[in-house]
Amino acid sequence: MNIYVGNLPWSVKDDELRTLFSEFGDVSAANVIMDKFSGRSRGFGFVEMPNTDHAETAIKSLNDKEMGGRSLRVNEAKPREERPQRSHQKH
DNA sequence: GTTGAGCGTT
Repeated sequence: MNIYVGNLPWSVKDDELRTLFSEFGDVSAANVIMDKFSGRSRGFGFVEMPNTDHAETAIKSLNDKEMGGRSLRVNEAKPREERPQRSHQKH
């Protein structure tokens, strides 16, 4: 299950997200989206959990949770398959 | 030494 996590502090890392969600279940992947141009954290990320039940539990538990003085925004993420995935673009 | 609404790179 893909989970969208927003309103994160700039100090958050991928490993921190994984640790946060791993408390409620198994985390197969955790990614904090960072700006490709500056390399800084965008303040939001994505967490993938194989167990939907644990995922929803983590969402309901971590959603609106205070972190670094801010409330986290946690919800089911939209599929990334919407974008045209290209194997390797020829020059 | 920065910023603040949001859905991403395989």
